[in-house]
Amino acid sequence: MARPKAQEQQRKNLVQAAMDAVSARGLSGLRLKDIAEYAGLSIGSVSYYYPEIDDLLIEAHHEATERFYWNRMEHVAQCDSAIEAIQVAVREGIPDGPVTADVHMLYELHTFAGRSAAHAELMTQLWEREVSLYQDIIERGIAAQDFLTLHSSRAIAETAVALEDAFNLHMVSSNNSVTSQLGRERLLAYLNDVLGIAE
Amino acid sequence: MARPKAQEQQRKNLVQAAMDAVSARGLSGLRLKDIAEYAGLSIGSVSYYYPEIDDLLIEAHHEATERFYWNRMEHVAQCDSAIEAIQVAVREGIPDGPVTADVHMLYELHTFAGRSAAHAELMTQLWEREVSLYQDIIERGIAAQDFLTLHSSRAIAETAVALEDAFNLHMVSSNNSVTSQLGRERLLAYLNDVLGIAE
DNA sequence: CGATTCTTTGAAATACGTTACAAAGAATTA
DNA sequence: TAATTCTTTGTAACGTATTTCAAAGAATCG
Repeated sequence: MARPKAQEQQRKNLVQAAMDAVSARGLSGLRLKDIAEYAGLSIGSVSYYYPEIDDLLIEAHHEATERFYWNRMEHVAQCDSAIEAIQVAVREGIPDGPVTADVHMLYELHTFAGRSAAHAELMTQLWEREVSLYQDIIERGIAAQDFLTLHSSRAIAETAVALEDAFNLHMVSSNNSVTSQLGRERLLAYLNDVLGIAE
Repeated sequence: MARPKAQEQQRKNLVQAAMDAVSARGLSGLRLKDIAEYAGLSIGSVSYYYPEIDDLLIEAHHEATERFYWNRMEHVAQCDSAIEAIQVAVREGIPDGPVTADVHMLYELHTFAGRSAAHAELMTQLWEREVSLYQDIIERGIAAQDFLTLHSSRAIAETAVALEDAFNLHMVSSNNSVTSQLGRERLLAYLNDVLGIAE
């Protein structure tokens, strides 16, 4: 027995570096060198921890979904009412200002997922979780008689998550006609209508 | 004077090949070789027509947006009523079955656009056109008293296009919880609600 | 300190893709 | 047919990114 393994720190470091690198260069332009630089390590060290870069990308994808979901979950859970929770969910679902590296990476990975079962599964899981998050809020609001709707909570939740994704995607695409403010307005207008919330 | 230039045919061939190649391999894995194979040419010939592959990608992007838009435009124009036009727009906006190469490429290019002004402009232009397409149908329906709504036609159109994009994106991502049928249902439900169409 | 194991590095070997280009092939006109 | 120009190909030269690995550095224990 001698020096013990302590790889957790560097692995976390590398996961964040992968997010930064993908966000900055895109999946197309991604190089080992970029990840190494963001991590403050040499290329050799990156290979030491992740001989297969795909494994690192999958871990980074996993981490990004966890962060995105739990962060919102936490904030939503702290709300006193469903009406407030909806507003918080929307605000965090379509972030303001420059998109953070983890969120940016999620959109970079969308098309990649079509060619990788592992990424596709993570995509599906995140979708399901986000739908559940909205669905829970909606049902809470219905129970409290804050909301009144003719549609299933599931259908409304799916539509809301789809709207979030589209507006975030267009932000990542530098679509000049779309801003986070516009996206939030459209999403809130939809929810107000369909949930019978007075404006 | 001798052999005349006749590059149109091969250029079109290469544009289609680029769509197929991007659709099959993604932007990340794209190689000159792939484009050459889909075009039935050698790598040298691809370079002969497009010394810069970026130029080919921009042309392919341009062509994809033209096809996608004009094809819908044509079908929508043939409809007798706004109600029918809405249904046609939705059916063509969220295509059934496996996504065609041109549509698939459009989604591959979304994140790429964030790093290329030329692609970003094409993205913005397609968004604007699609919004206009919906907006025109909506105003036609309002004029004919088929639709009744409290929102601006522009806001509704933006929301509709966003929903299309999101569901198509998730189809491209192999999200197992999303099908084209689901996407159409959600989009139609939204439009029925907001336009006051009886179901 | 000395032995052991983990970590990091840089460089060599390797793999892969693009660019440049000479040469052959094809179409057109005189 | 000969001359001319366009088209296509294959390959050599080149550039760049990944893989491999030996060696040095760092941490821990006896």
